Formats: sequence, C-alpha cells, structure tokens
Amino acid sequence: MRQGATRPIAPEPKVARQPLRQEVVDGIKSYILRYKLRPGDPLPSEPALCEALGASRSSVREAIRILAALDIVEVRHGHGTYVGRLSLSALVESLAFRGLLSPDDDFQVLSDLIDVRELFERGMAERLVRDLGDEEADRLQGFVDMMRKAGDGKGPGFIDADRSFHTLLIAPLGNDLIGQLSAAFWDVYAIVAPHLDVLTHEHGAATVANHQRIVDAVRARDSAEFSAALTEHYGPVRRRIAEARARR
Amino acid sequence: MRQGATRPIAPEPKVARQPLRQEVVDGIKSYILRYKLRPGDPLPSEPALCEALGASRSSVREAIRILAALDIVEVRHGHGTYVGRLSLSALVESLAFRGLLSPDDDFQVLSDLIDVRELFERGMAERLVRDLGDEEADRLQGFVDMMRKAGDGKGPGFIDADRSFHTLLIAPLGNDLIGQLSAAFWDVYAIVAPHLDVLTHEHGAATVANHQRIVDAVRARDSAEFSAALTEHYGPVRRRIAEARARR
DNA sequence: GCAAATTTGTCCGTATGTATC
DNA sequence: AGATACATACGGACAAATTTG
Repeated sequence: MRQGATRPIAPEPKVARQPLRQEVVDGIKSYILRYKLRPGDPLPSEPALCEALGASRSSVREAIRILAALDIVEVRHGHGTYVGRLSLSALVESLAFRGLLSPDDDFQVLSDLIDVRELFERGMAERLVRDLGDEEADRLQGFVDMMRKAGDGKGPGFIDADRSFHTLLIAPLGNDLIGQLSAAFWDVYAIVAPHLDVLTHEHGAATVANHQRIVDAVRARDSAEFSAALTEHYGPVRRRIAEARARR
Repeated sequence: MRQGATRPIAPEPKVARQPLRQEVVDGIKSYILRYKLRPGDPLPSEPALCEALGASRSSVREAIRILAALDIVEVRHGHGTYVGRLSLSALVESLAFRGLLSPDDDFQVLSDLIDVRELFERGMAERLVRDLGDEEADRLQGFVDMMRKAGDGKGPGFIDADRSFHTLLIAPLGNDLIGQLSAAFWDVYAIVAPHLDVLTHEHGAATVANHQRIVDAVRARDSAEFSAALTEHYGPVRRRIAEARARR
C-alpha cells in the first residue's frame, strides 16, 4: 500500500475515497470547532497534527495552505499556526483575478461590483438615515474633509478616506456581512480598475462634492435625498467604466 | 544556502522576502494571464512548473493548493491541472465555517445572510418585474409546482426547486455577481442552518403559497406586490432563526 | 483487456530560515 | 549568544488515477 503510515485497513474498493489532504482539512476544522477556538488561538504544530491525523507533513502542510487561503487558519513563520480571522480575503483574491482574466468583458465585473455596492447603500437608505446619528455624521464629515484636503484624488490619503467613508456609512446596519462584502468589493475595484485603465477618482473636486451631499442628506434625515445623492455619486463611476470600455 | 536549486544570488538580507510559494502563486497567475487562458484550459504539469519557476515540487504543489482553494485552478488526479471555474466556492467555504464557529452569535450570521438575499431581490424589484417575461414566469411556476408536489419541504426535490426558483428570479438582472452571491448565500444557509437546529422549510404548504404569490406578482407586473410577497416569504425564515436562537 | 506512459497524491529524510526564551 | 521550537524548502521514492497504444 502506501509507504509507511497506517491507514484504515479496508481499501473500500469502489468508494472513490477523497484525498487524504481533504481529510486533514476536515480534521483541522473539526478540531477548531470541537475546542471552540477563537481567531488568534494557537493550533497544534505540524508534527503534532501529523501524528493526530495520521498523515505526513506534506499532506498536513497542503491542508494548512488550503485553510490559510480561506483565512480559516493563519501561519506565522517560525512561530506557529493559529485560527484565522475568517475575513473575506479569499473573495477579494478570487474576484480580483476574475476581473483581470475576464476575456471579452473585463468591464462587466467592475460594473457588477458597483451595482452591488450601490444596492447595499441605496437599498438600506431608510435604515441608514434613521440610524446614522450626529456623531457618525461628524465622522463622515471628517473623511470628506480629508478627501478635500488630499485634493486631486490620486494620493493614498484620498483613497483611504473614500474607503473609510463607505465603510462607516453602512456600519450602523449592524450587518457584518454587508459591511465586509462592501469593503471587499471596494478592494477588488481598487485592484482591478487600474489594470483596465479605468481612472479611479478622476475629478477630485466633483467626488468630494458628491460625498458632501451624502453627508448633508444624513444630517437632514432625508432618505430620498440620500438615495439621490448616491445615484449622483455612482453615476460618474459607471461613466468612467463605460469610457474605458469604449476605448477598447 | 538552500540545498540544490539556484536562486538569485543576492540574499537581500533585510528585505524580508515573501515565501517562495507565494512567488509561485503569482507566477502561475501571471502564466494564466499572459497566455489569456480560459477556465478549463490545461496548465503545465508539476515538473514543468518546477523547472519554469525554479521551485521544488513541494512549493509548486502548495501554491497549486492555494489556487485550487480559490477556484483559480482545478486539479484532476492522474490527469492534470487546469484553469478553474473562478466560482465563489471559497466564499461558501469561508462563510459556512464562520457560521459554524461563531460563538455567542451563531445565528447572526444566518440573519445577515437572509438580509442580503432579501435586499438583492427587493432592491431590484422594479427591474425584476420589468425584465421577467411570461416565459420566465412559466419556469418559475414550474419550480413552484415541483415544490408543491414534493410536499413536506424536506425532500431534496423541494430544496432544489427552492434554490432554482431564487436563482432564476434574479437571473434577468444580467449581473453574474449578484446571481452567484445569492446562490452562494443560499448554499451557506443550507449548510449552516441544520447544524444550529434551524428548521429549513418547516411548513411546506405555507412556503409554497409564498412562492406562488411571488410568481403571481411577476405575472401582474406589480413591483409593490412583488416586494410585499418577498417580505412575506422571508418573514418566516427570520422567525425560524429567532426561534432557534431562543431555544439556546 | 492489458501494459506502458503520464500526471497527481503521499511519504520520508534532511537542511535552512525565523522567532522566542 | 545560545538553545529550542517552529515553519519553509529541497529531493527522491513510491502509490494511485487516467489516458493511450
């Protein structure tokens, strides 16, 4: 059979067994669940996992790589393996590559992305203007001021402020999934757009004005105006995508 | 230095180089992009990649495992390695595990999922009733009939019909991202809910009636009624989650 | 149907880089 | 600085799946 290790004797001829690596993946998952570990908690070392799960280092390491790609596990070289943050980093990686690969319609991916982000914010308009208080409005205003100060819309300060603005905007929903998806899509857009010659934040001044209008709508508790401001905000983004598509 | 292979001579002492495996990941990505490969296209064999990228087989294999976890690459034992389908399977894996792990609030994850699915369908109500033609309505009706025939709401026929129903419902948007996200969330719900003693499709008859109401709204081109029917549909789902939470 | 060739799956032993104490 | 524990990486060998002659 195999070289050294002991595996369940019965070959189970017709069962089409899954790769051992996958059993190790499931075993590590079960371990985390069984002991109710939290992100950051340490996992057994590789040799310990080998013995516990009856697999070689290679199989254990490949399993760990899979789990690390999903952010279920986090590896620190020379230190150890830990439960991961369970972020949506895998989604970002996957979507970003899809955006770069997509053949005829590179731009459809970006367009779809923007649709979802706008849907999140416009679809929750009523709840957002209701739950965004004065304190949150002040913080939103702070990001708008940062954008205005950063100026042309190309510096990292501008980009970061824009990301923070939209993150904070949907935070009051208390729906972590929407918040993380929205942030993930923002990241994917920031990765893919430059490769497709889509200008990001072309006109700094206009972008700042659009964000200001959103803040004003929040302060006025006017969900209709809030929705309108969002439409005004995402319109230019779509236009830039369409222009880049036309250039091809 | 290392055992056999040749690597760039300069050790670059303080640069904190990234792991070789990551370079291999990037190398394979670049290969796919450079030759504009499509899903299903074959990739070089492992030995070929080792030589091309100057890495050992272990490193190449770990890199492939990462890319396979993201569905950027697909591996068939004894056959070869191919460009993957770029699905959102990684999102499903990641979110499903989060739902199982989540400590105090296992149910918040499910609740968030349902919020997003309802947001997709309700937020696009106008476009959906406009773009869903009679042909699509007939197909939706077919799934409702399947659910009615399957009866109690527990059999696989019922489940599959429900999934197909919602997939078809948002298909006319022409937004693949929304469609795949919605399907992914449906899958995550189906994986996580049973583990939390959340009954899925408790009352078959009521569920069928709610879906029927949605089809009727589509036929009537009544977006307000369409929205109302969706609220009626997702209400019981939320109630079941709340009940299960209360039982804890 | 069988055997060979190709490709991925798994194992082992060893050496190196990294972080902690 | 040294010792220890850990992950990273290498190379070779054999096992299992698939295709092909």
